[in-house]
Amino acid sequence: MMKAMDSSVAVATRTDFTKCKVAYPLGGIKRDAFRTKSGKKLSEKQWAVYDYVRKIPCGKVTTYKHVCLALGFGSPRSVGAAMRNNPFAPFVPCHRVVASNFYIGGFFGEWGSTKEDGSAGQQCKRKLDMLTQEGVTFTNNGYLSDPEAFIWKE
DNA sequence: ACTATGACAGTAA
DNA sequence: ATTACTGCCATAG
Repeated sequence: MMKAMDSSVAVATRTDFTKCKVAYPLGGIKRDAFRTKSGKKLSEKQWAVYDYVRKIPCGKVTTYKHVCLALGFGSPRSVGAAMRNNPFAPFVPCHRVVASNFYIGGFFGEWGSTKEDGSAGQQCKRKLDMLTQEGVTFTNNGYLSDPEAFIWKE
């Protein structure tokens, strides 16, 4: 068990995204400079979520539920809220987080919709494309095709 | 300080 | 498998 609350340090030693150009504050005072969409400072809990999600490797996905359990606080719903406010998308790979029942989940504020005609849920379609590009496949129903293979296991 | 609102999840029908 | 309803907890207003 690690003490997840102390998000000011941590994580950051992973190398998964070292080649990304986007600046992501790994900790300390620099994080105070970032604001949420509504102009508020990002909370420690939000940072904790971003730090965790950032570790999900390409080709794998996890669930909202798993994130809050791993962090040791919050709820799946609050995790979703953090994602929604994610100012680092798509650097923080929020597209690699799906619902607990392996449903595609949401993206950029839109939930679900697997309509193939694209009548709704354009953002989710995009999420689907990104994951497909990473090798993660879904059924035409909108559910993860092979959870055993694609769910990220630490 | 308080109420409303979600990128969820568990349960029941 | 899908819908409906309820608990959840962190933000937004």
